[in-house]
Amino acid sequence: MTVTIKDVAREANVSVATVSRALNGQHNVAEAVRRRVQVVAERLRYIPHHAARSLSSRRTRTIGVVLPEVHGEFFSELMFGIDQVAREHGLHLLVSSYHGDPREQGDALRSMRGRVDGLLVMSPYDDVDGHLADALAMLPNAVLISSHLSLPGKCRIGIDNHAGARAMVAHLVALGHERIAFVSGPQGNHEAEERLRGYRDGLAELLPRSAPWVLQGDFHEGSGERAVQSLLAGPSLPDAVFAANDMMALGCLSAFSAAGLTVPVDIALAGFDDIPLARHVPPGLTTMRVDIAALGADAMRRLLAPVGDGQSDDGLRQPQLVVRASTGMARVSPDSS
Amino acid sequence: MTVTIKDVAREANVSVATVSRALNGQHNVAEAVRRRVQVVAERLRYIPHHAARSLSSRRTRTIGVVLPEVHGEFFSELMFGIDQVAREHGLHLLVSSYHGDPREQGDALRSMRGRVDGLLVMSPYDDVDGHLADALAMLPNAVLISSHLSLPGKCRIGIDNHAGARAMVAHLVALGHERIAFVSGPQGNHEAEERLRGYRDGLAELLPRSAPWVLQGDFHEGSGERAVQSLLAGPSLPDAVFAANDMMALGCLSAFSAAGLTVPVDIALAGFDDIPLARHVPPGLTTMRVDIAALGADAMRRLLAPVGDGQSDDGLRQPQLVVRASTGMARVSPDSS
DNA sequence: CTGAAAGCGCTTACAG
DNA sequence: CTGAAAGCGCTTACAG
Repeated sequence: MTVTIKDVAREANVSVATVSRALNGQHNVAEAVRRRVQVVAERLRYIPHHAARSLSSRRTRTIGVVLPEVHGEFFSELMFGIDQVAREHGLHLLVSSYHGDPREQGDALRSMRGRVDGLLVMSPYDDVDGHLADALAMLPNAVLISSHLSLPGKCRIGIDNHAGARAMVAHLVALGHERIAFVSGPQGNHEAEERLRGYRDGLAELLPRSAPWVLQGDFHEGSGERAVQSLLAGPSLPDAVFAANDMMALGCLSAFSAAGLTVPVDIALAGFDDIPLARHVPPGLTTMRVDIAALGADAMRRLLAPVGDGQSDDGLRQPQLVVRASTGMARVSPDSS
Repeated sequence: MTVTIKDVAREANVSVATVSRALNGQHNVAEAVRRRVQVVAERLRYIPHHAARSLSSRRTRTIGVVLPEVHGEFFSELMFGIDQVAREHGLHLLVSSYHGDPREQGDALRSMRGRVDGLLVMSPYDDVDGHLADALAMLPNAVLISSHLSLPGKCRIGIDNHAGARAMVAHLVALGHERIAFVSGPQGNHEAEERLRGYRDGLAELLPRSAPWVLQGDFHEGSGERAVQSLLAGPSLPDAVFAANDMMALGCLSAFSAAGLTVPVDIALAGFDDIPLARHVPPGLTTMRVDIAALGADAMRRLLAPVGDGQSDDGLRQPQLVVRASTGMARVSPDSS
């Protein structure tokens, strides 16, 4: 039914070895023969069978991408950056998400065996039972994104969440806010915990008299809405709400709006990540820019870089403060002499 | 280096055939033997080599997904729906985007040969040179999403964009708007053209004295912003802006806000798709709900359904009007006797 | 219930 | 420059 390399060889009066060499651009083929083979292959609409090729060549030209989930703008941006570099190199992407479940993550990783030449793994969760380390040990080269773990021989790439959260607190304090509530990310998520730690440290340093005010969230929009609803049900509102990511900040915004509160007039709001919508949603969300697409692209380039090329440089990327209208203007105008 | 089925066979004192059968859950294996094999496989951390398996079994347990792009909430939602069904069936996803370029689309499809058991192809663009039809002819079963083409033996699934756009015009007219501008999607995109046609037809029918007012867009946020900027530069504003998708509507919203105009007080705004953010962005975007995730999930289920099971039922899904605050209240209150 | 063997469709030393 | 042959790691009739 489907045409194989044998059919091409027969039609072109050469051996299958020659067909393989001709089509793969090897140099030890007479140009006339190569042309003939190409013409025949074209006419027969021959497409090499991938599994056969990768079984014998031990290469798949595919990179596996294992993510906590595929939902939302953050992952969309990350995939975008990864995809860019992949297509520059003619590589395919095998995508798998594990829904925050460590066991599923292990399965996802294991099932990549023999399917990929390399792996990009985003794993912000604690590797409590060592599933991740185990699975990774027997897989080809991998780059870890936003991971807690440092695995021997594996390169890691991430962002400085602690410094970022601290910088945002500093920004809010500089605007004169004193009661700053924080909507956290999910527990056990290393990025979420670093952001929380940055918030606490920033507060302790800059507003030592102000106690931390933390509302539990989970990085999804809905938890931002619920956090605001619980604030509205309380005795008083904070001056500012700092959400541990933009998705939750959007949820907060929506809940404020539903309650008739205007950001930033009635309350200031800040997020983290700078997803594309942060700039598009009125009034414009102040946030810490991570450049998610660049993070994905860099991870991919790292994976493709020759081994030994400064592999496990663990340098964290510094997020940048992006001030938009949602944090408003200074409440207490500073001495501007 | 890596452990293969031979190693397991040797350690377990059985043939490779028996290992294969034991691990694949075939019934013709003594339970004691199966257990022994499983224990050895576990101890050796054996993982079957995918390429080898799929070469001999002619199955890959992988579904190829070919999309115009991977960027943005629409695709994120679509992938989410597809991923759900894929994991229910233990299938992997090989994702490829072609950036709206028909030639790249052909390449993407071709390179799926021998890698996938089935294909989900979203192809809203015209297949001018037949690349799509060609490539699809030699591939395993496929489901086309939102495609113009009806290919023999291929199932198609899509939404009724014409009816949806018409319904939105009807909604805007019912609210008393008379000058309704439309921000279109990219040319050559079948979905965009159907929505435009729905707008024109709705207008011709319901507001016969009102000429169409079309601004060219491309389905991205930026083109929504630019459309509004060009409106602001013109002599007068419409009563309402209907963007051919939500992303552009968000761009419009942002541009209105930047210009100091409030939606819906100063101008009404509507989109199409109902991406998750449509409900979360203040003031809440009126839109046509497509249920994108369900579209992806259904396409996947269709692909997995037994052949002949009503395969090329071309029934279009009807989008639902979702009224939120962005279209505001009726300008001219109707006779409410 | 189990094993020996053929075969899946390629690539790649090895000869020539 | 070209071909015959081995081999990649599995699965699956075919015998027994």
